[in-house]
Amino acid sequence: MNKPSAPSLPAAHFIRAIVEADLKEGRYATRRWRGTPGLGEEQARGNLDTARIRTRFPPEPNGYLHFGHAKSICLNFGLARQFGGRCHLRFDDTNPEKEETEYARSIIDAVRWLGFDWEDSRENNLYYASNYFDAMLVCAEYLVSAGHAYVDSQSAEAIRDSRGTLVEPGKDSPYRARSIAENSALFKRMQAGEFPDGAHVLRAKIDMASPNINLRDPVIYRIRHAEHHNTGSRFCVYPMYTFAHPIEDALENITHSICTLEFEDQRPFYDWLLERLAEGGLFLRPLPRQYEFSRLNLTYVALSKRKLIQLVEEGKVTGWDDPRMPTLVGARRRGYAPEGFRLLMERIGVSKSDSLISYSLLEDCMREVMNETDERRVAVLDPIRLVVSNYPEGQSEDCEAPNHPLRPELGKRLLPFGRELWIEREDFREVPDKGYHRLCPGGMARLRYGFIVRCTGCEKDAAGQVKTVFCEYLPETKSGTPGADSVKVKGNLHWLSARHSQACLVRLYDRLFSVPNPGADGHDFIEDMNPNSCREITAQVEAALKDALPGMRFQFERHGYFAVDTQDSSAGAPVFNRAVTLKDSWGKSA
RNA sequence: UGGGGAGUCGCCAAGCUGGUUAAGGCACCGGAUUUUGAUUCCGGCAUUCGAAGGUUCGAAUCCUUCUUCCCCAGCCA
Repeated sequence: MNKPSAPSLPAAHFIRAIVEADLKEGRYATRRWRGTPGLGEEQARGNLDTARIRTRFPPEPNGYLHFGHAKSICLNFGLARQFGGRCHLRFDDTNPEKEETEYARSIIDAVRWLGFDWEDSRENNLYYASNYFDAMLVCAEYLVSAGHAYVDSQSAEAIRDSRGTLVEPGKDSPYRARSIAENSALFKRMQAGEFPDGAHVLRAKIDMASPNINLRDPVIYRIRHAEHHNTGSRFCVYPMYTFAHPIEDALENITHSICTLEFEDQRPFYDWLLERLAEGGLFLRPLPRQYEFSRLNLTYVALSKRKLIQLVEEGKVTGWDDPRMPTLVGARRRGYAPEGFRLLMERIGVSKSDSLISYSLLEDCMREVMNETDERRVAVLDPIRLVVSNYPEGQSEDCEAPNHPLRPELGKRLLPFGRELWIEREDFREVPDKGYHRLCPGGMARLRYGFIVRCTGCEKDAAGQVKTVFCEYLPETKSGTPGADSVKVKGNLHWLSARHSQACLVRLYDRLFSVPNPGADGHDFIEDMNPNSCREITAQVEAALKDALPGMRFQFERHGYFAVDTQDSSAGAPVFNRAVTLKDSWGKSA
């Protein structure tokens, strides 16, 4: 009945098209690779590169990865996987003042969690840009020696002032005409630590009148007397991103350097630099090429680093791994599945147009993979009593429930039935709406895996709240027996034996923000936070769930997917996080 | 007002070397199955491609003009 869904082909997108075309014309077929990053002549001594393409995911280790990074990870590692290439994990740690090793560890975890790796029997493609500082200096010195770079001794302010504006050209620095010998000597002295921070910078000599501001003699090296987490105090000059990144790519034999749209204006410099260095014999052709795609934006989510930091620092969430955070550590703790992220990224595609993806698409992808994988369990989140008045007191019997209706091989478990049960408050209405087919006085419904019951009434407390619902069961209708279908009902309710169930803490998460575009048109995004993004309740769950281990996830039938919290659970007392609800076409709006 | 990008169904997104009934997914709407109002299944869903002109037998695809949105003036990445 359930036909296996046709294996979906990877959707076409412009980057895949570029890779396919490059492969077809053999653009990268002659590249040599000695097994580790290095300058051109070192690579030349290596064998033909067995990786048909090389991509890279190059985070700066100064924060936690979020959903946006997941798109880049899936793209880069996915491309390598699809086309028989390799994807490098590279920490872009060129700024000594910002990076921390704790973040690097977390990034490694996140990428692995998403299902990707950078090691095989031959290579371990985990790199640190800071290990390339020597090579970068070689490149910089070549630029100086070739007259393509000069030492500027203006202040930062003066450099800014002479850069011009969007509509006016910049002015040449008074130091722009320094001789090669003087530049060379000064750059050496910069490296030797003879000058304080900010005294000089090294700039590429391109064109102060370029309409592309990035080409107006960009700063490529600055003096920074700071301790670097990897190189310590060995260096006091550090390369800027714009200079370092193309070199990192070239050293690693990257073929396709994929980044987000805001780097488009940087591409001319990327090419300018690598061309110069290739002319100087530092790198071999073919050179890596940069391509840009649009970053991920999601409704009801804030993804900017600034905003995420604010949420954490102001205590609006419990931390970076708060299950409501759009970080990968948060997603993992919440119970989101890595396969769901991969599915999402495949579905949204890759393009250059600014997009805003509905959060519900992400939720849908999560549901889709969890439906396949997660075992079913019963939990009554808002319990009221159901008394089966014609069932003998003190008696109980087992009902068989499959662990997964689509996967019988996952087996069954036994659910005890008895006279006193828990059911959901919302599964009983004294006065039913039209179309309601759960319990109401005189109405019948099935207690899933058990019996059909006829509701006989209810009892309320002083406040008018229903406390107990009464019913009579139809003994011949037990699930799995010949009489099971003797009575037809539409309602199908989950329930738990009051004597056997287990109380436990459940956190019902909802979106962190209550509007699609938090902080739109300038107002404080904090004002848009959803006050009900986390509701803690005490639910009744089936006894076996008591021993669920941190990280395990289940579908609570008719409710959604819940994961055992990795921080707040203890042995015998799991805390469940709701990752996502089941779709519900009755009552609720999506 | 300089430069670089992008505007195809509610949300994504193919197609853009001119000729297809304008892919596909999600959402949505029907209908069938269903002991999760879930899943699955089947069917429907852009005479129209930001706008206006033009070229052509024929244009989302070529040309012109206009328009909207995004990015760039860190010794951040």
